[in-house]
Amino acid sequence: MNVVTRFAPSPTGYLHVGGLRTALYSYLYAKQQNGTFILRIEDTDQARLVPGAVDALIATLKTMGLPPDKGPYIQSERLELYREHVQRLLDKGDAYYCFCTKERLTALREEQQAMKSPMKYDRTCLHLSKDEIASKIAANEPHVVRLLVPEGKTTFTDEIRGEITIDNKEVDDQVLLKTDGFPTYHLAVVVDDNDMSVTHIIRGDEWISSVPKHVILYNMFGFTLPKFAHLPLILNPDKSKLSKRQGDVAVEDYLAKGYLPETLTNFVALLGFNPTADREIYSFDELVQLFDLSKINKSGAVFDHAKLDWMNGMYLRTKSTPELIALAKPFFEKSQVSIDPSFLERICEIEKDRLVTLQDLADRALEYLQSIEFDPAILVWKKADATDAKMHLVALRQVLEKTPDDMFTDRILLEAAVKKYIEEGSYQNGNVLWPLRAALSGKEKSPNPFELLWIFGKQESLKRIDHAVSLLK
RNA sequence: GGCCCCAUCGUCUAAUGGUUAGGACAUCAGGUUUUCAUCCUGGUAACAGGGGUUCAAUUCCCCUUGGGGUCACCA
Repeated sequence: MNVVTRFAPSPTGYLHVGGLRTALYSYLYAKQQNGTFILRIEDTDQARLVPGAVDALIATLKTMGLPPDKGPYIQSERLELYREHVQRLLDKGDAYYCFCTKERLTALREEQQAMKSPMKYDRTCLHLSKDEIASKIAANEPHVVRLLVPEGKTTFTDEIRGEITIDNKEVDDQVLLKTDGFPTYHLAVVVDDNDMSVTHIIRGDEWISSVPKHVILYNMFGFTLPKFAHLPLILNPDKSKLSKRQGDVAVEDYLAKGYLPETLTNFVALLGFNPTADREIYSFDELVQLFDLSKINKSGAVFDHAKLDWMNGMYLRTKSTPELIALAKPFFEKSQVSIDPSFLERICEIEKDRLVTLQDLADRALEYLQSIEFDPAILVWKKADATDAKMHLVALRQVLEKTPDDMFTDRILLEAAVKKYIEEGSYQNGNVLWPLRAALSGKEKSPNPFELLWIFGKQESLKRIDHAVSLLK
């Protein structure tokens, strides 16, 4: 059997991280089985069309490394197919016309709610005669087509959860074809998955309660039932379904903040399972190889930003300086400041271990470009005083002044020069290094002074030392 | 509320009918160090509760509790 999986989002304009994981698992499974991964756009809700959404989605899938093998299939372009299928149901008596107005349905629902009875359609229109139906249709009365749910129970097997049985009494006579002639999700998903020979439906847990409707339809049409795998939900820290209210949910948002695509796929892949006992970092190829539907957890997983940050830092550190600069380019373009390439290279080299996101790199670089203002108190080491700090800065200025320019291209030589000064004077490291570092960075916390000298070069370094000396008066 | 699903450190997870219940993030303490970051070492921290089954249950079964999902002419 040739495996076919699909990702079937509605075009909302962005890719939800839950959607990312669904797409990823579907993709991984298809690739592992030498199967096909399909993209299908479920745009049957005319009220919620978002212009440009499909292109944006495809672009994001591509940057995430999940390009579909086939598609996109667009449901709104396949209306005839759904209508034909509805007609088949109508002819067999498995579906029926319903002319009830929204007002009546709302009233019915309110009544049922008040009575605390289950909220279901009351089948009023099921009892219409053929003539009544014909005349209403002839009169152009708005109508929908509903599924006639048979009595009994529906049992299906979920690849992750095992066997699930639901009494058909719980299943509403679902609308299949809407007033506007568009299908609902439930009809379209069944018709399309069958039409596209989908073998494995991998999707979020929130769909599990509507599987009976789908199974009923598969049986009515005589279609072969695919395998279902309902993924546990991705959760907010408070354990509710991951939502926009509690932070970013769009993959595009994370990319825009400077998280790497490989971080995101790796991280999200591990929300629900882990192929081994003692590892967190997996390449994409490893994920393809190690993915296992049967190992997926049943319970929801909280999206932990702290761990995401850690993982992105790990991935960032595996990048070479040129790679990092190329990746961060869009973030520099946002700030519209031009930076000398070799200056940027040095910053990158030094800041690499301190980054959480690519945005951080752009932010740091900008800071290095800015002239600094700071409280002179930070120039003084905790075990020394201002006089001492000033003395060393003045002396270091002289040392550095005499240092040949080309020595500033070598961190080791720079360090040797400063260390020599310390040694010759028998000073404490802190007495010398602290003021120098603070003078160069203007901060209490920063990279070490040798790295800073290297980043800034001779001219800017001397300038910053002069400035610090002037502050100490 | 009806129905469905779920339950291992704070979080993501591993494993098992008999283990000191493992790893990672976070956190704490130390080391390296002028500070930060990196790096290294170590620590705190979990089988929701109650019944069974069994020589033995975290593991199998049941109940309770807790959490979540779903109940649209949205997907």
